[in-house]
Amino acid sequence: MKFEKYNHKKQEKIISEYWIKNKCFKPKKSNNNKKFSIVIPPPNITGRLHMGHALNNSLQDVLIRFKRMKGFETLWQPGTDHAGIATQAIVEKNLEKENLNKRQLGRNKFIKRVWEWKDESGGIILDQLKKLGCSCDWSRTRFTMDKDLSKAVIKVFVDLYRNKLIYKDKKLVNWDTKLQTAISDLEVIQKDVQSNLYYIDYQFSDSTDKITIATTRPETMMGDTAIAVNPKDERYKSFIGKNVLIPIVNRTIKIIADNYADPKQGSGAVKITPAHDFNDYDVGKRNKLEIINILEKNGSINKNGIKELIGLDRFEARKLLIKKLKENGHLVKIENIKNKVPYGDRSNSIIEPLLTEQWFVDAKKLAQKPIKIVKEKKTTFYPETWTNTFFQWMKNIEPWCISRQIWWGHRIPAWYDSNNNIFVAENENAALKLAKKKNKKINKLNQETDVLDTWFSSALWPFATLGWPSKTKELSKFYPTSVLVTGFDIIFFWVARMLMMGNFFKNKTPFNKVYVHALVRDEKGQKMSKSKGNVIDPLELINEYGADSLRFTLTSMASPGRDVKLSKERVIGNRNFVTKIWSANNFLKLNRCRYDKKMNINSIKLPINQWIFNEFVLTQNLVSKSLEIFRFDEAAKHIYQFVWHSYCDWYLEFLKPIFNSKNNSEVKEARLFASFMMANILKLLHPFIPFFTESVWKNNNYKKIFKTNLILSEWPEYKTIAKFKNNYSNINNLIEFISCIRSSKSELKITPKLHCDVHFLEKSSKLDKIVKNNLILAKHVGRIRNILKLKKIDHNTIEILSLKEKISLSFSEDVDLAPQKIRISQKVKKLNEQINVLENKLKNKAYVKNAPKEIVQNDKKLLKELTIEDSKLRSIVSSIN
RNA sequence: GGGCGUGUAGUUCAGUGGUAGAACGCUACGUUGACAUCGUAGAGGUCAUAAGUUCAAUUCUUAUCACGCCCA
Repeated sequence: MKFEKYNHKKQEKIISEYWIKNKCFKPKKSNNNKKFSIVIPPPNITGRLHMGHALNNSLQDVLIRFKRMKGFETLWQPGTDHAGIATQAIVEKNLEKENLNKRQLGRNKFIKRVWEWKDESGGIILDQLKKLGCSCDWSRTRFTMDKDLSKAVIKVFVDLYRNKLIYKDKKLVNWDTKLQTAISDLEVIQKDVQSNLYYIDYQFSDSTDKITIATTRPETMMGDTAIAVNPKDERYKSFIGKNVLIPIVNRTIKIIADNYADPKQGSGAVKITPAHDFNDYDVGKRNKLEIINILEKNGSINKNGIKELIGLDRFEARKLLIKKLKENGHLVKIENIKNKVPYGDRSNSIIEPLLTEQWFVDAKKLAQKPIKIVKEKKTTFYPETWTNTFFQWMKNIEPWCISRQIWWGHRIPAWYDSNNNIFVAENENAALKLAKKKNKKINKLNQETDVLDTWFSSALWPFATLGWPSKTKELSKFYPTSVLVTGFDIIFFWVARMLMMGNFFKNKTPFNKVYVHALVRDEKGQKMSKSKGNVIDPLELINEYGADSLRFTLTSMASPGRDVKLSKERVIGNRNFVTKIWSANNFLKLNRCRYDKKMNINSIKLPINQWIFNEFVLTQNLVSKSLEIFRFDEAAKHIYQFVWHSYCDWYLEFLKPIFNSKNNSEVKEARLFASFMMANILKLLHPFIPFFTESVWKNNNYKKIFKTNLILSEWPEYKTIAKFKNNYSNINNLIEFISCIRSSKSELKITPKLHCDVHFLEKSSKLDKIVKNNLILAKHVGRIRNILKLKKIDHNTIEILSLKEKISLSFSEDVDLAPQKIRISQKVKKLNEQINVLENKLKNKAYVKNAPKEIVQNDKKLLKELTIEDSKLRSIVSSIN
């Protein structure tokens, strides 16, 4: 009989629709009042599913499905992020194709265009998550620019402002000249590059002496307002307080003493440009230096620069300036060095520190509670080591620049009167009220044009998506969320900020646990990137091998603290696993195994049924335990091991002789129980490979007895049964006995097909009993012809040890015993090495005295056993001639 | 420079103060009625190096080397 192959494409579609139609992803009230919730890390609306998403969401879905089956009222809250800069960039690009730009359109029309784009293609990634099998409550899908979420954002802003935790300030910020907006320090990437270090002479105004400084950014000379030397630097002591002339620029500045100048760096003298360097800015503040900004917002030189360079881009200006310095003999030398240069993570252009007015969050204050919470383990990181990373950042946190000079995003709820007085309020009317308190004549205000950093709204995700600031049922039920599953790359961007906002506004930590997973890399351990061309598209893999294969691969490789090195071969391997279960299920069908009436497990009699049940309970416990502590890899490993090796390799093989027997009650029990076990296998596997398992569940009509589909079925929590213990160990021994016969045959180069006679040589053989009690199993699976009552001595009979008992195997074909003799002799040699080690160990008085008694006892017992084994093997060797 | 992490079979990785494990790959044999997307058997390891603690170290400590990440 030939069976159809499992068609993942067809089944995934059917099952997907089935779940949605039956509203399986919605929270269902539990009788035990236990709740479990996760908020999805909202993917950007500009995003397309990549391997990182696939891993991240597979893990979440495993947890959600696991807890749902365990009877928790479960919510997986989905949604997307508006991704300010990224989305704006895409829409601007689209405008370019129409020869338009956003300024021509104006703010309102432009934003309308963004919404149009969002409605069209902003949901693609959610559809892709559905293909992966994610069981989010899609009816609750939220978007960070939704009206409700905007309400939350405004309330948060206003409240923080009133608490003086948000303020406006003129500060040096990271300025992206390409996007023409400020960005936060987290969005700046320090890149290693080769640079020129220019040594430049500055001449004293009152003498011919010179002082040499070194810089990688010579154009900033135009904004120099001092030269700093270290007060302890003997070389320069006499220069402090003197004036020098900036070459070419011809402006006079003072030499000042400041510890910032490092005598060991370069020449030991350093030029100070407070408007264009963060360190210099601090030096400037300390020494009350003038601040001269030389850059326009697009990175060109402004009117503070020298005439010839005004309007030129800073890099053009640099070239020209160097040329001039060279011509005038001010340039001492150029050194090629490696240094770090700041780049914008979105624009990939060089970031300039620029003095501007921006809005800031007092992150230092907001960080205090989260630090405490994590210290008190009210939020715990898995793996724990991320706690360190978290603290390190939180304790050295800088003010968070939240204003962006773009249009797409939450517009800052601040209004200005004509004198630039600020009124922060929920809306314009409220702001106007505030203004009128100050000055009755005011009747018009202008709203702040800046929008908020995207991460500002993401920080509210765990409570804003549940309805906050309204007091919703969901909020009281599912906040704090149970666990956050995320990649380590956004611990600072997102996790830390959610902890700040959640603890401030809800006075409760937003999640009890944070599971931090690693990156997905290619098989060589390289980061996947388009430019390297090593990107594996999850959707391609899903299409080719099925979502289940991909999910099982990703979860089984998610070891803590290690990157996932993904290769196609792995996915193929796990596709084979799915196929294996498929064909095992076909075997059940073929043998008319149907779970069509409820089992009373206590009453099962067949030793192999008792055995597989015990094995299952052990596996079920290990899988549950592993999932509770986020050991997805261990959980997957245990179930793989059980399904393939216990259930398929041994149990199904043992079933065959039973199905061929005429013992009706045994056949009946076997059929029922085999199918019952399959149902439980499907349950254990469901969180990992949901489509396949639900499809087989449906196909096997398990619904009839379990009264439910698989996704909402009960997680197996069986207990071991004491009276099965004996048969459990017997079958384990039987398995070892059969393996031993197989190995012996293989070593003797006897074809496995050939049956043999067995005789038990020990007087009161334990094995003898076990084999006789399970005779048809042993005979069929072990390929045994007869159990001989009498000892046989001929040249086709060999003696071996199985479970430390001497037995003999007799064949009907000629057997070459010589290799056997060599093999056993080698075994004896190894055995004696081991015996030696043990003997020496036990001779050591310190060991016997200090080691725990059980260990010493164990060693003594082992030594005894090995000695017996040794003598038995020796007698076998001597009998071969 | 500061911090964190990793180094175990050919590869990817589990693991443990007291006999070193899995998956994949590899080798040999095999198509017997679930499965060749398979079965059976097997080979393969100074647990990076060195010192220390200990009766005992792959495991704990320290140093070194190599690699990776984060922060300056």
